[in-house]
This record gives sequence, structure tokens and C-alpha cells, in this order.
Amino acid sequence: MAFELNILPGGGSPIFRQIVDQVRLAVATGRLAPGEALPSVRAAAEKLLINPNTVAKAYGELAREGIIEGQQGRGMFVAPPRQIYTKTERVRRLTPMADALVNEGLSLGFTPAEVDELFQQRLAKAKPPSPSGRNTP
Amino acid sequence: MAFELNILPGGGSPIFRQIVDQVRLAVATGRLAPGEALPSVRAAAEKLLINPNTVAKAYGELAREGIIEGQQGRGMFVAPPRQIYTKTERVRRLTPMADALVNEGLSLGFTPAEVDELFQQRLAKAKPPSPSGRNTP
Amino acid sequence: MAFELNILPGGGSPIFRQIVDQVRLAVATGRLAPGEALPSVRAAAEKLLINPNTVAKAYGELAREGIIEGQQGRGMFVAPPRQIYTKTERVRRLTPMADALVNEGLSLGFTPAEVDELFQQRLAKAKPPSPSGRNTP
Amino acid sequence: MAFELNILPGGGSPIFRQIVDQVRLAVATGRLAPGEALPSVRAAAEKLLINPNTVAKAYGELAREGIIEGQQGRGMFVAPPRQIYTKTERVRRLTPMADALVNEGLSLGFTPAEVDELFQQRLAKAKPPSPSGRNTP
DNA sequence: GTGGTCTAGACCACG
DNA sequence: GTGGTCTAGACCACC
Repeated sequence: MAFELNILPGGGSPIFRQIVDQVRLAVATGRLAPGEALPSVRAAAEKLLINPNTVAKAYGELAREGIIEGQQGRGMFVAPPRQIYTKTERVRRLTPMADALVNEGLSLGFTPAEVDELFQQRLAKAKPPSPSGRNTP
Repeated sequence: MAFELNILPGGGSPIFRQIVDQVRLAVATGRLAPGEALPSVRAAAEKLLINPNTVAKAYGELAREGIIEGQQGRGMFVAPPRQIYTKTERVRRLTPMADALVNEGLSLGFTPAEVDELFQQRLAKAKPPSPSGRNTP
Repeated sequence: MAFELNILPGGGSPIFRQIVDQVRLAVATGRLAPGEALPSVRAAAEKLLINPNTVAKAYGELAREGIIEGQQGRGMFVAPPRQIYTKTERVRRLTPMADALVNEGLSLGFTPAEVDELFQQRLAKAKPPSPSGRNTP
Repeated sequence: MAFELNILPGGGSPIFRQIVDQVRLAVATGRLAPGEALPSVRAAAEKLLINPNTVAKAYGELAREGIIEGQQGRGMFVAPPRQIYTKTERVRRLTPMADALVNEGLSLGFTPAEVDELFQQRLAKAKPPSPSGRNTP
């Protein structure tokens, strides 16, 4: 069972970002294991009906983050887990997303407790599937 | 004590969005009560050193959402509370943001417990100001 | 005196990489101070006689590394110094370049002492100009 | 004990370049003496699990540089030492690599002393094997 | 005016 | 076959 990419063409976020997020999540949860191959740029572009450059941009970003590696002429592969960012930087990247969730939740009329409840549900959903992700290095 | 807007120019999100979010949150938590006046477009633009068009765009979006109302020639005022979205719709809007937070956190190498900890911190920060907002209508 | 970019069109490395390296060096040595503006994408593209996309790609990479930041609609600016990579990651990135230098030096017929001498000269040349670079945060 | 090639497939540099560099370094440090035979194209390709074309390309480049010579039907052999480039030319070739190392090191946030330390480590690693290479002609 | 995204199509290096 | 680079030209969001 090979890994498959999906996009929502008209969607909220840019296509290349949807691809990046999808691969990052798959790797983080172990659904894509180190060493596993990703669809080739051309193959993915054909399947998703988008331009190969868009896929290449997504793959390039993932490679720069150390999530995947290219092997000359053979394709892109999931890299072994590696912690590249400092704790400070990782917090700096995650904090605005937490703030956005809190802000949007309260603005929609939820109580803090309700926002927390919804968050706990989604957190629990993502936790179990991976006994060997890159979560706790 | 009048309501004051603040922005971080070098930024994560567009300025007009920062204003929208700030007002929405202030209204949701009761820090801005129904009937209260917002700073005029010109005053806000001067104070924040930004283009008046940017403030006007933010106010326009808030007005379209029914959060604030313009009274001809007198300025913008907080509208009476009105629950626009059903519970289901509100959950549908918030869930993807929770998922994004969890996704990004795990991808950065945080454990679920660490993501939760950071979220709790940011949630606590937004909670205290109002015991009687429009949270539970 | 504004900052100016230069490229060698037929050169060894890709154009976008030349731009990235040039800006990174200027920032590291303090020749570009935090808060200072970079040439706009379009202006740089015109001056260098290259495609705007090429400049944009270089700026994008610099932004992802935290070297520069974009301010909505105003351009790109040098970001305040920030250490984003772990020590391990920084060593991992620099080591192959040191190996390449040693390898090439010895292959060219230099003695290790001669390679060292040349390296010391170039290191000394880059050191003095900046009393306030991002060298020792 | 015959000379052995090694490659790191998942890599920083192209495989054919890894082979070229490895042979050049071995010859420069005397680990491969003039007249000594290299593994045949076919043997090397089998051992390294790579395409024979890749080995042939590497050997071709080494032959063009005068490092090795092919003897019809008998294989490739290390050529007698020959200094191709003048001192000036050799310095001209090595300097940009030293500059790149210094540039990258400082940009990553290392102090000059730290860059020097890492360089000394890598230099020491390549030095010992040969007291009588073609280093000082 | 600014940068960001996407498409189309070309050429190159590598295996 | 693979990915990497560059060009050309379009449209959008933001200020």
C-alpha cells in the first residue's frame, strides 16, 4: 500500500502547503516510515492535476526541513528522524497556531472549557496510530 | 478606559486580520460591551501608523460578520450579541485549526503532552479578563 | 548607501543560491543590519537582468531560515538575530564543507599545513569588519 | 590490501563525484601509489550497487585530469605524479571554497574560533595515512 | 507599490 | 527515468 497525496483544489491553503502538511503529518505519525519513497514529482503532478513545479516546491521545502531527502535520480525518500530546530524556535513556530485556535474558538462563542474539550479530542485522535513516529526522540 | 488596538507590524498575519481578530476576541470575552464605540478609522490609523484603508477593511469585515455596526457619521459600535452559527457549524470551523495545531506540534518533534502544555498556557492567557462575555448564549 | 546584489550569470552555482549566500554573508558580517530593507523582488530582478521568480525563490529561502522577514506589502527586511538550528544540525551542515575544502586542497597537491594557512587567511579576513554581527549570540 | 571505494548513497554529493574525490584524495595522500590498479568498472559497480555508467563517468573525469590512465583492455591505473596547475592557479581554485566555509559557518551562528575548531578536526582526520604522498612537489 | 502562488514549458545533471 | 533551475506571464492579497 503506497502513500497517496490528496488535495482540495479550491481550498483554503495553497496547494504546495497542503502537500507539505500532508507529508509532515504522515511522517510524524509514522504512516510514512523512514526510507519509504514518495510519489515522483511528475507522477504526483499528474495524479493531482497540478503543475510539476508545485509538487517540486513542496518537496523542496520538506527537504530543507530535513523531513525527506532526495537520492540522485532515484526520487525522494523519508529521512531518518532528526531534531533540527532549537526548543526556542519550535515554541516560536507553534505558539501562533495555539493563539489562533484560542482566539477563533472564543470569537465563535465557545467557552475556554469547550475549546479545550475540542482540542483534547483532536489531540487524542492523532496520538495512538504511531508507536514509532518521530514524536519522542 | 477606552478600548485600544495593538498590532505587531513585522508579521505573522496581515495587519487587517490582526485588527479583526483583536476586536472579535474583545467582544467575545466582554472586554468590549454592546453599544461601546470603537476608535475611528482615522484615529486608529494614526495611532498604529498604518494606512486608513487597512483599518477600514478590518471594520468592514467585522460589520459583515455582524460583530459591529456603523452609525452614519458617528462611527462604529459593538452590535448586540447575536449567535450566527449553529453549534455544528462552529465545531466544523474550529476543528481544522485544532488539527493543524496538533499536526504541526507533532511534526516539530513535540510530544502530545508538550503540545497540550503549550496550548493550556495560551488558553489561560486569554481567559481571565471577562466573567460575562457572549460565551454561553 | 543601500545594499546591492551582484551575480556572475555563467557562474558555478545557481543564481538564486548566489543571492542567498550574498545576503547571508552580509547579515552575518553586519554589513546588513537588522531592520534594514532589501531590494524589492522586482527591482533586484531588473538590475540583475533575471526573472523575478528567481529573486523571490532566494528571498523565500532566506525567510524560511529566519534571516529576513517580509512585512506585508512593504518589502523584505533583515530580521533580528535568532538561533534556529540545534548545535548538532549546525555542525551537520558545516562539516561537509570543511571536508570538501580539505579534500580539494590535498588533491590539488597542497600539504595540510598549506591548506590550514590559506584557511586561516580567509578566516581572518572575514572576522574584523563586524563588531555587532550575529556571530556570538 | 587492495584499494576499496565507498559511497554514501543518500547524499550530499553525486555518486560519481564521491568516487572522483575519493580516488583523488587517495592518490594525493599516497594511499594509492602510481602504477597501482583501480577496481574495474564492472567490479566497482557491483560492489557499490550502482550503475556501471556512473563508475565509468567518474573514471573518465579522473583520466581527463591526468590522475589515472587506462591501459587498453587491462583496466585503469594510477598515473605517475604530475603537477598540472601552478601555485597561483591552485590557490585561485581553493580560495572560494575556504571563503564558502567561513561564510556558511558565520551565517550559522558559529564564532570564528568554532569554525576553526571544526576545520582543524576535519583536517586532522585526513592527514595521517601517508607521510610520503605527492604533497610537496 | 509589495511579495506569494500557480501554470507552462525549457534545459540540465544524475543514474 | 529522477529532481533542480530558470524563464515568461498570469492572478491574488496586502498596504
